[in-house]
Amino acid sequence: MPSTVRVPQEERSRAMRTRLMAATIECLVEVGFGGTSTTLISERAGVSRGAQLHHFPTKNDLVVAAVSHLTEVRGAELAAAAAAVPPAHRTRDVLRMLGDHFASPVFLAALELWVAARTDPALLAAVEPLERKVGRETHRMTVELLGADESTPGVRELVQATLDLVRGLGLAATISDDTRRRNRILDQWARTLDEALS
Amino acid sequence: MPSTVRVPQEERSRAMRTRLMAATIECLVEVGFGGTSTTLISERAGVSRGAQLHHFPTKNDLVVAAVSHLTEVRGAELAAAAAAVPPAHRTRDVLRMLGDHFASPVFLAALELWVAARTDPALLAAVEPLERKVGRETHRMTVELLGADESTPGVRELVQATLDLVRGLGLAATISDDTRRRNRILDQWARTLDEALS
DNA sequence: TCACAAACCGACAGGCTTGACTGTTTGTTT
DNA sequence: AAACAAACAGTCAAGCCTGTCGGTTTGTGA
Repeated sequence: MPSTVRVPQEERSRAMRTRLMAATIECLVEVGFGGTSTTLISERAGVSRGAQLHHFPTKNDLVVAAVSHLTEVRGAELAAAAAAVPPAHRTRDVLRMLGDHFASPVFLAALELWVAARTDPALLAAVEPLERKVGRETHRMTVELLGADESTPGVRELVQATLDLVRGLGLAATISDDTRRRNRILDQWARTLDEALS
Repeated sequence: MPSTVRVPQEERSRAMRTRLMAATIECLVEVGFGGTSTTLISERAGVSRGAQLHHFPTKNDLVVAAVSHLTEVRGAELAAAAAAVPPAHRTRDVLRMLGDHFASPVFLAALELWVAARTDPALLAAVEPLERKVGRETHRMTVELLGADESTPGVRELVQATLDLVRGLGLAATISDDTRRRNRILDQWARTLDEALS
């Protein structure tokens, strides 16, 4: 009487790994990199410590895997947000969308990893190339949404500046979340950007 | 034969505290908040563990003191850098000065505290008001250096955007220090800002 | 069906960190 | 000079974190 449901090993394994990576990111958001211990992760994921160590022998293995998982999530969320922007690609809407993304939980998790990576070579090696990739994609997406012409001198730099601006706003939002202030700044920058791009 | 130099208690105490706070900031820069242990700080400061615990009973006491110490250092460095900017207050020079500050060691230390404070209420309580104060001063200084007229609508927001931009650039510099990229972006921003402010 | 391998489990040891505690030196006050 | 208080020194215990290890269960291939 095999009333027990048979689940293939591969699928079980994949589900387990995903749960652990997701829990890792949740921990990063809620207790920061410093507070993210392996025991906390396993508790949060509902995974025994043994199973955890089976899939990710060291903490570094887990964190590195979480980095790449987070990269995928960030990419997906950005693409989804971009698709939700009205097709008339109004500058203001695009900037607000970017501003929202750079104040979201996924950004917070990325920020924790970013700062931790500065003084952790192994982590840096995992973070740097992926961050570069996300950066490029975000840039390309922004250019497209704004309908900017990168062959015009200075336009490329203005788009880069826009992305660094929202990064800075996101950082500021971590200690004092002032949404109104952020939107005022972004709206003004939208006006200035529109003038500069035309 | 009192050949030994007599040093007042108060001065000794002050020197000790300063050395500990300075060492704390150095540790933040070099090994990050996570790697900054009390033992490491006392070793680096050349202070015995007993003396350390005498002046700062808990780690939190020490870190909070270091926050306020760092705030003073940041203010002083900014003021000095501002004074070094040519009096013709050219926008480009001002922006480069800001960009340099937001890529300096003191910024890195502040960044570590900033991110740590997000998930540490006690630390946040110490960081938030001081950061607010530094932010206001920096804003005021920038307005003055740029010769901007804040009574004109939008100007205040553009100055804020400029400061958030350099913050974002500083954050980006922590994992991939690309000075040329930063300067290109800042130079373009200077041109755009000049147009918008006139 | 049987043997094997992968997945899973919980206990344990080693290392590190923090702060409490006792004792010693040095400056101050009367 | 003597008594007192502050500064300074080093040791110790408790707690947490990481990764190792032997043992168990579950799926897979012969």
